[in-house]
Amino acid sequence: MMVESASETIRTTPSNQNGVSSLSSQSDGGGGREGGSNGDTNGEISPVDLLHLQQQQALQAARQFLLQQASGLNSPGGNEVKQSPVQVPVSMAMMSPQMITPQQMQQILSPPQLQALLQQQQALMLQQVNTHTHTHIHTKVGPRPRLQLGSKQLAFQQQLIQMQQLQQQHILNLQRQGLVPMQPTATMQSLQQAMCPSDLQQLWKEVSGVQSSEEALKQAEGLDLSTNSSNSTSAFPKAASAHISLHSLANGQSHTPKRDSHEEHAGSHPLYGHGECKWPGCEALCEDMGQFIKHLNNEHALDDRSTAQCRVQMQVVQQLEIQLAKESERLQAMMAHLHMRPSEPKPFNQPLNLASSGSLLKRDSDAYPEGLPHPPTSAAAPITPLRQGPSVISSSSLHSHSHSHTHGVGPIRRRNSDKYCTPIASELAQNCEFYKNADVRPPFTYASLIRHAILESPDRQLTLNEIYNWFTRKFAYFRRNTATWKNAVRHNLSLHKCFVRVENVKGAVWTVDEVEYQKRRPPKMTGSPTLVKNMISGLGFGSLNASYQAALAESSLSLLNSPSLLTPSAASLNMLHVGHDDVSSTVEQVNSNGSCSPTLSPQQYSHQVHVKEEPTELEEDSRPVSLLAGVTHSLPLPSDERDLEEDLPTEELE
DNA sequence: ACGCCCCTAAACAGGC
DNA sequence: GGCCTGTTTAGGGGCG
Repeated sequence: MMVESASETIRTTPSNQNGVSSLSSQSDGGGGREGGSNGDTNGEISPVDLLHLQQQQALQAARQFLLQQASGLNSPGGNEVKQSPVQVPVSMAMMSPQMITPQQMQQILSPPQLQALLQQQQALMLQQVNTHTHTHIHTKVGPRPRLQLGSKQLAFQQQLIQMQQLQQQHILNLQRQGLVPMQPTATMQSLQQAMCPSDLQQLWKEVSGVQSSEEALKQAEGLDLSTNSSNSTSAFPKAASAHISLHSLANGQSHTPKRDSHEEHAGSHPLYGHGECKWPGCEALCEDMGQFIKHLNNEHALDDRSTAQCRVQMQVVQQLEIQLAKESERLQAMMAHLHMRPSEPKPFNQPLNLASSGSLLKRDSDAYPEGLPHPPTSAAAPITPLRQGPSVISSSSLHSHSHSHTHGVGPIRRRNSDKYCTPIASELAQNCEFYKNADVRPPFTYASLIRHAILESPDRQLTLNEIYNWFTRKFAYFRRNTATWKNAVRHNLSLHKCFVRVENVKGAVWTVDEVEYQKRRPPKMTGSPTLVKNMISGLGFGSLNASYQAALAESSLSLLNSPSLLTPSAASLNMLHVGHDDVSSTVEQVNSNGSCSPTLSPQQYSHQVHVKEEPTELEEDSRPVSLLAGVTHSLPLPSDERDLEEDLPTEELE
């Protein structure tokens, strides 16, 4: 890609207003250049990268922190549990006030560790600005001999701060784009996201590994969450999802109990599995239950250490619950924002897909046959890139990444639209808001978008400028790189026979010759594999999504992985639509429904100039209605569309 | 390998 | 001359 891009870039010398934009917009121009992507979209690093970075850094920080503490525990001499409190200074400093108080820390040995970890990060987010903090921290909390780590910590803190700043920027960008409707909490959460249960697990493990003293080991490793029972699985599933079901959380129940009971039922001890002791930090091998019990009584008797470890575990659970609650809240907000029903978490299931995009694809396509309007929510699940075709919003900002694709990167994906033309209507209807706010490249070809714009207009005719306005109005994505996409629009208008230029009083207007449009290619849209593929690739998000998904999943959705979440219901709904992709029909519908275009009466307008297309349209209108109707109605955005034309001039355009 | 699509970039021309 | 609108050409990638 790089090579190509290079050449491309060279040749492209946008005289446009925004050289950058041009680059960014497409793969080719900007192609390889990150610059391009940054330029507009989000500027800087791709969300995915950011997330990864974040996570990694957070993890690192956490590790260091734990290690530090661990070492502290050990060094002091075996059992000095009390020390822990002291050791948390750094974290403390960074922690928000409400967090753990020094006294608490003293009481509880390990909990502080965990909290410190989590909070440290949170605090960082909030206080990134204060580079000084750490200094305070040291002095403030200080009794502990963390001098040894001093420099290291500082370094890592700075790193964290940097990373957080980046993250915040990113978040801001997302918010701007409407991707992250979430409020302020987002930031905080993001940090938390960085630390998913699995991470914690790892942390513990690592720490334990490092620690020389047995105690340390036990302590660290623990968190039953870390149970390695299923290492292969990705992080989330295991730790969090496995034991903590969202449901339980929702209900306020603590997951732990459940799990225990479950295991017991199995006939084994909750702390015993796979031949080893699952006590946090302890991996002692026990041939059988008897031996285990013995071990349990000997090694994990009621003493300070065990008590402390137990507290740590409690903290872990608490943290997870808190995080879960936050994530749930966020999910609700996201769904609400995307017009989904709050109660249905399903869409997100996909997140899991990260791993297997292929499966996703299938799923999506099946679930939502092409143009079906399905919730942009899916977007929520950036995960579902594939299906995305149209409906998914997914990676809004991501598109920036799209550059990775070849030239066309993200552009609207070609065929989808055509083949699925209809999909456009429904898709747009459904995700209107999404596209308006998210900087996501719509998965449709310029031709299909233009056509849609024209058909959507009251008179089914638009001037070039009106078309431009429609684009900018409807898609945040087209608020940049104006030179590029406008050129493309003009190019399409001229090139395709389906677009007819009509001289009007106003000047020239463009209309659609539906017959010609239909001629272009046989509409067979059902979601054939290839189509799906195209969509994906075409979206340009393909890659993006994948990564983005992954990132997202890792960061925030980790908890959602729980199987329970995966519900096919959404899919089923969409299924209904399958088959109807009818291209034009959708459009019509949309219009009639007013979901997108308030134009209630398409007929009203008189085709003054030309009257070619009518026939097809009628058909279209009539049939799909049933299916779409339901969907469309649900969509909330009827009004905006309306105003668009006149309301929005070119303001948005540069 | 070919042809078709789609996309982007650009050069040009005409009109205001 | 600058901008907008249209037209056309060129080249690249994806896909069947």
